[in-house]
Amino acid sequence: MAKNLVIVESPAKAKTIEGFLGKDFVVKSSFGHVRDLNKTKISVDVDNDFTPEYEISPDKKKVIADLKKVAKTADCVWLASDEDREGEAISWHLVEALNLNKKKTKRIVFHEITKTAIKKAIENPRGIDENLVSAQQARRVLDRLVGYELSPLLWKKVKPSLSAGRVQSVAVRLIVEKEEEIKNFKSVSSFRIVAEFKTADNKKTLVFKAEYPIRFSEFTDAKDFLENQIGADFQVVSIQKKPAKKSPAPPFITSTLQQEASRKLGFSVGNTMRVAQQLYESGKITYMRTDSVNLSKLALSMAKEKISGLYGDEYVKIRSFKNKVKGAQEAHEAIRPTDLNNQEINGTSEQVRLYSLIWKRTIASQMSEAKLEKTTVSISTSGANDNFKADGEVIKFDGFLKVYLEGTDEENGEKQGMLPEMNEGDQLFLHEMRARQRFTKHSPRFTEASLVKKLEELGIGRPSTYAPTISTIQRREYIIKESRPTEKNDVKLMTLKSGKITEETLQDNISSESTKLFPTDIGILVTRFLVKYFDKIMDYNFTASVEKEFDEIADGHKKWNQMIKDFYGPFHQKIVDTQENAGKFSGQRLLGIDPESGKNVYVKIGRFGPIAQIGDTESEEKPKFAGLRKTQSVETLTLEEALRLFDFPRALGNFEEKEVTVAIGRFGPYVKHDNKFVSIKQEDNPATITLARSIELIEAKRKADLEKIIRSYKEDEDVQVLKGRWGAFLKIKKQNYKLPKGTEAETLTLEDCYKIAKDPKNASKKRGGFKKKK
DNA sequence: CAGTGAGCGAGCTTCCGCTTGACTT
Repeated sequence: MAKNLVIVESPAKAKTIEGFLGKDFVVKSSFGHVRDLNKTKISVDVDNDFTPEYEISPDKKKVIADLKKVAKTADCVWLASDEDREGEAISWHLVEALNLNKKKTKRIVFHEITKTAIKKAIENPRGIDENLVSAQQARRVLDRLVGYELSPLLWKKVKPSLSAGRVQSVAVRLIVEKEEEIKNFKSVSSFRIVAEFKTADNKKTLVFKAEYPIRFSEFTDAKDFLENQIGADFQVVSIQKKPAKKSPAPPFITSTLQQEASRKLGFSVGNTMRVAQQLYESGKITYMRTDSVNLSKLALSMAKEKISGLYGDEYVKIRSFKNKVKGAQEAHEAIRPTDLNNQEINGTSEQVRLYSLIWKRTIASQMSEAKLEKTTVSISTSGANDNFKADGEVIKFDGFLKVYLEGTDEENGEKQGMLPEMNEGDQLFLHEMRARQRFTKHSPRFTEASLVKKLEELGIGRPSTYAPTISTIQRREYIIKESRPTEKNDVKLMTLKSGKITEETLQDNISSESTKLFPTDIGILVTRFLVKYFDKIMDYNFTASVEKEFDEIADGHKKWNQMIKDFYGPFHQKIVDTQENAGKFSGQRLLGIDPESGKNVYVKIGRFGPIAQIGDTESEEKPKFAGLRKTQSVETLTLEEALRLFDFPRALGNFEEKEVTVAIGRFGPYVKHDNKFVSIKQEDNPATITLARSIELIEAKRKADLEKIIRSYKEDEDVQVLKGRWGAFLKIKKQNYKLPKGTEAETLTLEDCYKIAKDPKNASKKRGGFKKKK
């Protein structure tokens, strides 16, 4: 049996380290946290110093059992979890969960996975930092109290199953407020004058652009200006040249990797992390959840060698970057290739592309800055008082630009190009001049990656939680990721060419159609509720201020349960007050009067989502309800739209002595007959569809269904073997079953079917977010 | 896109942060 047991957080790390330490050491992984508060209850004793009640996490029972076995026989257990708040807590929980003898337990930390770093760590063990553990405990307890007291309040006051928390609720707030900002944005237009000049009056010379410094808000002013330019003289007044520098961006951390993979590869945040995990597990990159931009000495010397080998010594510039991230804990290195000699790797196309991005960014970060020359040329016109300006940029030395340039989130950046050789006093020739209307644009909506960037700036969330947080708020349907068509403006354009002005109207088409984050009705409502009653927690600085207190606890200047007590007192009081005094928060809006019944028409969020309502809830006669369409919103629904929702279901008449109705469901408009549903085709309008057309659809559907049947049985008509998208499957009543491998669908007997249905392994899972309640 | 098409009431829902698999579809 091994004399020494080393425990790290990640199994991939364990494997690497074991190679460094020799046969007296066995290295195991805890797979992250091993104990936590019980999920089913609050698990914090608020009347007793907020004592947390921990248990071994259900999915870690096996891990703990395994570690216990090895620890028992080891002379010494080395706790090597990460050197940050959570890592320290993991070590402490391991002591508790494994019942470790303190005399035989040592705490070690290292920032680089190299043999020397680890040997050095082993030579310098320490004890567990109790203060740091307390700080983590405060963090954990605070998050539990906030999450588990706010969420049930939402169930009561807004809608069941909702959730709230220190991180997710603020993330949703960002999206909600961005949308409000956009709604209130007033676009103004102005005319921008751009001229294209040539240095000589012949076709070969380079055409370059220059802009007039004044923009005209009125069309007529712009037109006057252009008219004055007909036949004007243009002359170079001055040429200014200025050297400039550009420096490379720091190596990747989790958030910047997510942003660049989104901008350059179109990856979602979740996808980036999944692929990065694969690269990490196969040993190709360092750990992908990090907030440190630091590179190890080993990496730096590898980079130096690689850069001078590929591009020459003048391209090398070794740098160390400073961390800008608020509350960074820097337990790891930056994200980089483990071996910079591997410029490319084999793997899936996603892996290849993400790796290449990481390689380039790492290499570029250690390369010299680019040297540029910026040129500004002033051009006078005899047709106006101000001078046109042309900006050019020439790269004198490319430096890191040879490899990598960081992307931006701006939607239309204009590239500056080359300018031809010119001298002061030169006459210029007008090729063309345009006055183009421009509309100011609202700031862009968040993408997943730009939301992460914002959260990081606010110090909210951690590298390991960015991706999960974003998927949580989408799963809860607080926000939705989609591309919506942007409204287009008609843009006026005047062109002066060859002494003549022409006018035209174009469609403004610069808006990007990429997927963005939008708030849902529920997201908006929950945010309003929380901002109204819990402004402190919804404050963008809340996390930053509690982080400060966590730091004080870590420094030993504050007791963790005192901090929690100070927070919890007023917080809990607010929960109780709101519980008792606040009414139901439905976002109800009165839209007007139903002309048919004279009753009030409302729109609000009901127990099952957004609904329209005719009649008052308090009145004797029950109100009528109708759910909103997917594309409609509580915020914007009009009276007419609400009334139209009550047009369905509409009876069309009878077919085969049974009623045919048309309605609109979750999957769009449908015709219902004899308990069977038939989707209406795109070209059919549910408001005007006729009985005859409906019968056509019903019969077409019957025919299609018949063709799907592989086998059916007279003895039990509920049982069918059907042809599906992924091959044959079995259907009994409403439940589907998959057929075991190798089953001959064509020859199945009824008994075979029953047997298949009995095996729970074959039951198909219900998909979709909708749960049936009966 | 295999099929699906809630609705007055039983019980359940929920946080953040650390780490991977186990399910297939």
